[in-house]
Amino acid sequence: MLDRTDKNIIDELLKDGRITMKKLGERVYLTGQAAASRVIKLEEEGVIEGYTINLNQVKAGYTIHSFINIYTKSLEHKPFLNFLDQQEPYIMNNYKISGEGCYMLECRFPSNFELDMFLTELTKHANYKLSIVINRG
Amino acid sequence: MLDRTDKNIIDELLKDGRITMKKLGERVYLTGQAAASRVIKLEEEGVIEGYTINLNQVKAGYTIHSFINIYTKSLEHKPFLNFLDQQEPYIMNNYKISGEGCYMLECRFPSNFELDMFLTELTKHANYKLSIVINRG
DNA sequence: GGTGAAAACTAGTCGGC
DNA sequence: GCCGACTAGTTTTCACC
Repeated sequence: MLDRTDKNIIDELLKDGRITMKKLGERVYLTGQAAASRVIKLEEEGVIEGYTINLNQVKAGYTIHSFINIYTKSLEHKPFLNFLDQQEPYIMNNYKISGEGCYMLECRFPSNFELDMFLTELTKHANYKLSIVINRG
Repeated sequence: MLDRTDKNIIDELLKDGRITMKKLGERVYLTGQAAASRVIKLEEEGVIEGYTINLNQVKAGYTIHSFINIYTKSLEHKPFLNFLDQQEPYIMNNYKISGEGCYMLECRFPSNFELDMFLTELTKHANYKLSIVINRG
């Protein structure tokens, strides 16, 4: 299991995923090597799934950031999931959920045009509820 | 504005936020120094807001990953937002939205107990629709 | 806005504890 | 599971184009 130090490492990496192992070590009172070997362990265990950036979608040219609750029409989900695979750059995350629908998408679109195209295709597979992000809360 | 190379850099960093500037340069046909200076520019412009890890919430001890659509009861949102500030580690993201409610929370909880506590308090400020993540879609 | 070369720093590997 | 020391590799800075 994860001890206190592992949790501190995770918190530091959440705040700065590009921190050097040396500095990370200082923050959690270890040497760089010890910190690095714990990070490798966390990666191998799958606790850390990868490293990425926090992107400002609007400044990156994706004007529309939205969440879409999906209510699939058919019991066969594969055509829907295949459709999503084709929409690669627009789909930031897709979660299978229990609650409001069966899937929840986090999407980004350069403009209403691409959103419209996407929704038109989506309607063939599922009903949906669309929530457009205005700002951080 | 962002040119083709900037967009490639962003895509590479989204896939691997810890890639070395040297490798990043190779991927986008630049030297490490040129890649690094473009990255610094993107950071300064606010396109890249920061670096972080993709955390497996369940393996990190947060069993419950959920999205909550918020329908505030009062026109005065500050008490609600103050309440959220107190719930720090549980709130991963909060977006002001147009669509299903006025806010959309992404939350994580160690167990149903903490979720229950949270919802009990939340009810004082807002109605909600809860969607619990089962898996990636 | 880009390069090449040198200096400063970091990561990875090792034996030892 | 962690440390100190070594080596290889990377980042940073600079003059130059």
